[in-house]
Amino acid sequence: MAQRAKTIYDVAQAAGVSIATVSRALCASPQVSKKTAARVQAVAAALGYRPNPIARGLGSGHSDVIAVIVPEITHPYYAELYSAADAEARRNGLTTMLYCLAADEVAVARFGEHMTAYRFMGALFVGGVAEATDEALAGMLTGLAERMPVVAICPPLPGLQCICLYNDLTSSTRQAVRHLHTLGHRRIAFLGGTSVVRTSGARGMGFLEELRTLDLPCDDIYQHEAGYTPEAGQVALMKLLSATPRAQWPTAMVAINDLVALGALRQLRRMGLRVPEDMAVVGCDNQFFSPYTDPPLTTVDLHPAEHARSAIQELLGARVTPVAPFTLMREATLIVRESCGVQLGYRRFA
Amino acid sequence: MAQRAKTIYDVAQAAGVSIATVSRALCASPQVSKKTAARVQAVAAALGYRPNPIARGLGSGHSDVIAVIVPEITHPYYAELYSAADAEARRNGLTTMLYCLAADEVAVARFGEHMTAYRFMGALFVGGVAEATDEALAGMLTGLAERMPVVAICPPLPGLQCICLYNDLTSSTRQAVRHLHTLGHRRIAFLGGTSVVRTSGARGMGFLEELRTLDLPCDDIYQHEAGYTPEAGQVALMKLLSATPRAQWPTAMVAINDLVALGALRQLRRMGLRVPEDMAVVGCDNQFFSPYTDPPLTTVDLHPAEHARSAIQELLGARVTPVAPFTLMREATLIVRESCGVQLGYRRFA
DNA sequence: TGAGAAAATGAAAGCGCTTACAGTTTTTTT
DNA sequence: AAAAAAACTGTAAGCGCTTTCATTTTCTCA
Repeated sequence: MAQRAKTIYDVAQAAGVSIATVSRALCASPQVSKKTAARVQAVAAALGYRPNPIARGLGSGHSDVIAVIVPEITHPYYAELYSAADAEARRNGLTTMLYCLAADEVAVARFGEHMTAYRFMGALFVGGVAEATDEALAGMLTGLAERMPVVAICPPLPGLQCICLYNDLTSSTRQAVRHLHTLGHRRIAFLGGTSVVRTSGARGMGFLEELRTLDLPCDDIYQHEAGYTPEAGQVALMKLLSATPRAQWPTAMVAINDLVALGALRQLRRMGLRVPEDMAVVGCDNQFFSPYTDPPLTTVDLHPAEHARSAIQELLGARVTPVAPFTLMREATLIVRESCGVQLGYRRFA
Repeated sequence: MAQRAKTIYDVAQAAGVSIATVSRALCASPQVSKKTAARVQAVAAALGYRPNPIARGLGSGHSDVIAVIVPEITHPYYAELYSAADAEARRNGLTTMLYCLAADEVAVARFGEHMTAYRFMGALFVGGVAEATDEALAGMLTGLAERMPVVAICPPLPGLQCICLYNDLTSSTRQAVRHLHTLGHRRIAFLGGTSVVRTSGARGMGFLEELRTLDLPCDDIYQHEAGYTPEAGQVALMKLLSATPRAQWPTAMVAINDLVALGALRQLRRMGLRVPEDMAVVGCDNQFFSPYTDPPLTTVDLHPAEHARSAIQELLGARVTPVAPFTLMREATLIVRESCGVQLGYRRFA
């Protein structure tokens, strides 16, 4: 069995000073002479002493860990975001702790306990998918923000009192629709997520708005269903096409995310339809597999990693001066690939 | 500002008992009378008291958190594994803490600190991709195992002193090759990961072995390269085909994982080759996107979620009786989809 | 060179909890 | 009903560190 880990007492004894001095020496406190500091550090190193961050937090009341809260980590978007946040935190000497709250209430309760116990130096909340009501969410975040600096990467919530980084999701689908319109499409469908009417269904809203702006038909030709998975995409597409007389089929569709688009692509293939010739498809999120679908998927990049980095930087800044809440919108970028074809003289690659 | 969180002292005072009694009441200790226990619990609930797990760990010397160590979370395989482990842990009243160690040494160092500080009740180590040498890995794990129960989900390492759950990766590629052979393929290529020779390159080994067993040609026709990404797959395939005279092209290929297979599928399409008619493709890992590639990818399922659940259960068991190290191999399952075609009278779906 | 200021150090009180150990009630036994 | 046993509760010592405050040492300048 490995022997008990060295404590500050071991170092103090070995160096012939008090534990207070050791503590100061190791925290680069200005209250200790250069000479002793150096000696203590040497002794600590020699002993292989590693300060215990838990005890440190208990004692000082604050730690260097940032809580990162996402709905679930199996979703590539959140994984990418978390990973970027963790990397940026590490680059700045901080640690990250992951919480996946979509799982169930137990997970949420657990986070509640940790929230007060772990003395987080800040929290990064990542939302986006509609979980809980907007009000409940805003309330929870505001509560969190009373205890520590908080940055939220999610659509701005009314009454939200913390830094909020977001993408105009309305604009992301709007861009997609506009692009399709430019290419000559007039009947465009929407595939995805819960109700289009809710505030959080921004992607659906943007879709509708742009349809109206461009004076395109916006009957029930678009199919809305719950879920953000390939399965959902597949089912939705099937329903959409079987419910519509062939003559009125859309010539293009915008999916709420790349996962749904992936399912749709598959189903289109099953039904013998060609993409983009028979149906143009645009996704959203620019996930790792999007360049490799067949054909490669036109999509919208929300730059999650950049959001993550900004968030960590803000939290870092909040350590010195309290953060004044603000809202920053990052422009989404349309990534044109082959799934939506091109306007004139389009020819499939190879 | 939210007021200070309630402590055990607040509860003690409100209930008119000592903090020791509160502690016992809240830990369902048999040393407290039913009556006081109930009263204390009521008071605690009324006050909205939440025990501080950190302090609890400091005091008792152990916590209910399991450290889960993976190389990186953006890889869908690890995300799925972690997610399953977390869910199972939660179902059993435990918490999970994620460490991604492939990032850099800072991350490793951080884990080292936490390892002694957080009083983990156990650790779940997930390896698989070759990082560090086998010896270093075995050493680290054995060290870990001296401090807490450890379950490793990775190929069995020589000298490893902990529970080890794994898949016979040799067999996974072997199954793939055998299947392709059954379908009539004779020239089969391998696309993937670092050197085939290393122990950890089990997938490559299995591939080679089966080739020999079946008396199939195993020249340098298989291309080995570093990396497990779609990009790598794309590049590898390109190299493979351009380096080989068309007459000797393989008719089938086994990719080291689904990501690589995804890249290969794309490149095949680019080159105008049909799958599976011109080239059968088999992947490995059965990831979420595999049923949605075009054509759907034949692959091998390693049942990561089941591994994760077993691991948590073992750790749970280790809490009562120390775990005797053992090794458990879980059979990988070949998932046949359309990317490898069928033997006779094959016709593409729809 | 000595008084006062500045710098360095140490003692000790937390941080919020668990857990021997000791002390106090009950309960059981005879 | 008194003594012994059992059940409960409280006291206090940690767990490993930070930090305030008091104390000691060193430095500064007359």
